[in-house]
Amino acid sequence: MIENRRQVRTDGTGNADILETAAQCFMEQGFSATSIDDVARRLGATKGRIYHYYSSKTDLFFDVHREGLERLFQAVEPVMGIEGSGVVRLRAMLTAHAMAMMTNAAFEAVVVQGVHMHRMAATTPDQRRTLDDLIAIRRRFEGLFKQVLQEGVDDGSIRNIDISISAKAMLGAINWLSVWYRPASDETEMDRQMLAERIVTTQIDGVRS
Amino acid sequence: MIENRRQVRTDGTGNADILETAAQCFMEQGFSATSIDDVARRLGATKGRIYHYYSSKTDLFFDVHREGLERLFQAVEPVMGIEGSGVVRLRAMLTAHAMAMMTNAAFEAVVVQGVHMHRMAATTPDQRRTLDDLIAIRRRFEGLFKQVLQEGVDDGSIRNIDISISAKAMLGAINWLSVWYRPASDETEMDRQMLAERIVTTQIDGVRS
DNA sequence: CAAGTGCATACTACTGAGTATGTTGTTGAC
DNA sequence: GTCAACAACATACTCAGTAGTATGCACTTG
Repeated sequence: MIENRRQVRTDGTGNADILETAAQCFMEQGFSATSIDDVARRLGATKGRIYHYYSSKTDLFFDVHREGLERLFQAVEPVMGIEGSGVVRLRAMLTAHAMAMMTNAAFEAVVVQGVHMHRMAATTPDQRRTLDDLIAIRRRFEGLFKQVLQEGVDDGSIRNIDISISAKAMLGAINWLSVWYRPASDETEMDRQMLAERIVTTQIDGVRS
Repeated sequence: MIENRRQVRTDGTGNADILETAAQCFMEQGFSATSIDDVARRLGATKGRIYHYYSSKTDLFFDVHREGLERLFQAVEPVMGIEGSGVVRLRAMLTAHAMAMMTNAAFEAVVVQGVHMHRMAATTPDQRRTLDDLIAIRRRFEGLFKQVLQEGVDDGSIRNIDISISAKAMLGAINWLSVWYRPASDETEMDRQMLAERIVTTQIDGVRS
């Protein structure tokens, strides 16, 4: 477990705000186009505050990335163990994933950006390790879906397909939400739920027996 | 028709090289993280050459973007008019799209990046118009799929689904290729064809009657 | 041979990451 | 109750990188 946060505030008003604001900026402008001053300005603060908690812009990005991944796990893992055949559980997982993508749009946009950084020139060895760590976590996340896909094939509820490719395609359809989805101002939880169901239904019907 | 290229070389050795190299750089590092000097260095040249043809980095990016879109149209439009029901034509279009995403990985990665630039602070009014133009072209491209989806619903070969959402999900599954697909060194056209077929089959089975 | 093309070279002006240092509260030891 | 240490920032720098420009120079073309 590598720790890039210098400190974690106990009152939850410092670090969490930085993380949230950074996620917003990274979502809107991307990693490179976002300056630390941008984040600070939006926080109503200065660089000093950010560099007090994070030793570099990259570390800040990685921490947002990690938070985004954690939220995905928290959304998907609980529904993984529900009753039902493989296809039933897969549907619940995909729906939870889609909901998480919309609810935590900023953080998950950073996760998506992170995918492109695999080959990034992470300067320090520490950052390299952190990045590899994040990649491993994302692999584990993808693995959850592959596992349930396989269980579905085994119990006959899912067609005999190439699991690796199907997983990438299905997750792609959902992750693509971070590209085009922007919350409407008057949008309710129900609206998001409807949208998630529709996307997932199409994907599930594509693999169901 | 707004023209951002100052000149187009007739021998096809100047501009095309710049475009290709720029696409590579933009794919690997993204727009902001790519410097004009990066592109020039990779070309074995200097900034002078690039600024001779393009008046700004943004204009260069837009031209790569436009080329990427044109290649998508050239891949998809021809197969749109083949014989067959809606679902048959849709499958052919999606497959052509997937193949184009892999064959022109660099250019299409730029197209995907361009999606995020909708809200970009395009400085000059000229650039604003060019960007709006590109957005319109992309809308038209998405429209092709929606149209055939609708025709499929009408002729009964496709289930009665929400066309707009299904189109986004299906195209998302395919566009996601630009995130994870990297050509293997010993990869053949057949390998790509197989991959495309598998992704598309899952998507088609999700909407077929 | 004059005008323009196709670049390279050599600048400028600015942004932006990271640092060094100051300043104000807070906390715990005695 | 006080004082030293430290947390939580703000301020004021440095310096490398980078977009864009100005200019020079060989080579081609009408």
